[in-house]
Amino acid sequence: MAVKKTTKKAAKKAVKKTTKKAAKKIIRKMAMKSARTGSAKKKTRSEDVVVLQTLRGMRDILPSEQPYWEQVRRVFNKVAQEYGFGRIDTPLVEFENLFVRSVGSKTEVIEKEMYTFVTRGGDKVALRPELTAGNVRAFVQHGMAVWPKPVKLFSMGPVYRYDRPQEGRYREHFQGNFDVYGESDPILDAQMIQMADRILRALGIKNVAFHVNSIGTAKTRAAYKRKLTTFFEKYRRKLPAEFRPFIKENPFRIVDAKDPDVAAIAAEAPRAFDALDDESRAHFEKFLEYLDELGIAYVRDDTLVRGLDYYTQTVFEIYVKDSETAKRRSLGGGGRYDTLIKMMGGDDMPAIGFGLGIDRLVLEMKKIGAKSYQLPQPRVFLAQLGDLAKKKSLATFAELQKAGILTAESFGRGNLRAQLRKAERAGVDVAIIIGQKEALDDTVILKDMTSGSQETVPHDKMIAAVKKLLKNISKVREK
RNA sequence: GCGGCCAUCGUUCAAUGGUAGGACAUUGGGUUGUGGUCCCAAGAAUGAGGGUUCGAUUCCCUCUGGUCGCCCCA
Repeated sequence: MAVKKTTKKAAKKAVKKTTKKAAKKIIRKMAMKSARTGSAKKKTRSEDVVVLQTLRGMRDILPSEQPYWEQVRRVFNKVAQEYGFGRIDTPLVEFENLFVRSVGSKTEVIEKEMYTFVTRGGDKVALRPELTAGNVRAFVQHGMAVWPKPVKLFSMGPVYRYDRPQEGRYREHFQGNFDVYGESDPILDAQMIQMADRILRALGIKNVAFHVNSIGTAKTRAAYKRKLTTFFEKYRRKLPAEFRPFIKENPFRIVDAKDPDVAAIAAEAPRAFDALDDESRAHFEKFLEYLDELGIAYVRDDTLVRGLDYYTQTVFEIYVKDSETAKRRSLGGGGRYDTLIKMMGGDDMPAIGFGLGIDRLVLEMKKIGAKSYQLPQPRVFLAQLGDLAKKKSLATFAELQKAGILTAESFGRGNLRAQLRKAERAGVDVAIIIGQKEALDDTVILKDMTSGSQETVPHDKMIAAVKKLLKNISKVREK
């Protein structure tokens, strides 16, 4: 019976559906056409109603997650200080050109992922997709070339990339970035790794792998690029269509392709290391020696080229392996960019830097249950009852603060029961209660929340009494 | 940018082609000014828009968002 009904219904539906669907499709097409040809502005969600939702790939970082962020910020600041970095903040918005010229016009980041717009004044600008370009701009603009070398800059803030979000990948994410200008010695390269290692250790993140490679000087890189282009030209017809434009424009992207067919071809391609000149090779080997000396494990990764064009010589990427899925996720990376500053119109100035993705650090910390920075919790609750007491409560609260006693309260509530319930939930050790009587007598009640006992003390002895009581409770707890 | 999966109170988990239910959380209360446990009560959700249907949260489509894989990266 039921079967019969369903089939009948389904059949009926199917007929109706197809016709309706087809009709609808046509209507939609017409609507699209008119929208395209007509002068009417494209309708967007935000014009219709207030959409109470974050934009795709953007998110709120709520109080509960903040302790992790605070922990990361503290570690970054500490390490920056230890290694002599000065903080720099640059604007989120820069001329689009700055990024196109520094990062490279044929890179994924610039081609597909940049937030660009024209200002009211007609400037073509972009939200920064990374931090180094702005730092380099600032370096040149403020004549830092004449500052004592090396110039070490630390920056931290949001960057924007319009790609498709998933876990640990957002359109707005936060990076911490360290850049050093004016030193070409490979020991700096190793020091960058050391700093990254220090940060990750301080955050409790394990299963980290440092992948390192050298892509040579701009000159050898250009030569290597030509070699690769020549090589891949031979396989043009065997390569999937989407890779073909890269042959001329950016053959490095074919080298690190994960597509097995492409990887098979790429395996035969000229090696980056073989293409290096003597100087680059010496630099890289020295760098590795320093890493050995530091005792930091690394993986030499021939396929590592980095997605940004400005890199020269040393490049590295920091991966973390997920203990459950065995999937690896990039936490950050960096490398030398010895020619970028000159290329951007500044002095000939070697530089090196690296960045870490804070969102991913936090994600990792949460996954492994790393401890986060805990904000100090109040141990005292101030409760009030009656008009007069309520009036005195604000001043009393300020007194406690001034004495360094972190205090919770719930002044908006009138009834004592509710306030003490709140105090209990806040996990405080002491409640201070001021009622009508106490307010008149100028006294307060101190209640030991752990034992339930309480005493009345004169208001001017309150601070001392609270401190003593807290001390006693701590003592008892230790035993 | 491509493909797959998913979408129910603040959170989490149910259920159904016919009034969407619990738990946790929240708020109020359990007689005058005393917390924890407990009891009572209240508010609170089918992401949006269309379609099929007498009736859709359930079936279909589009959009939005999330998520996974690819791409790329942090």
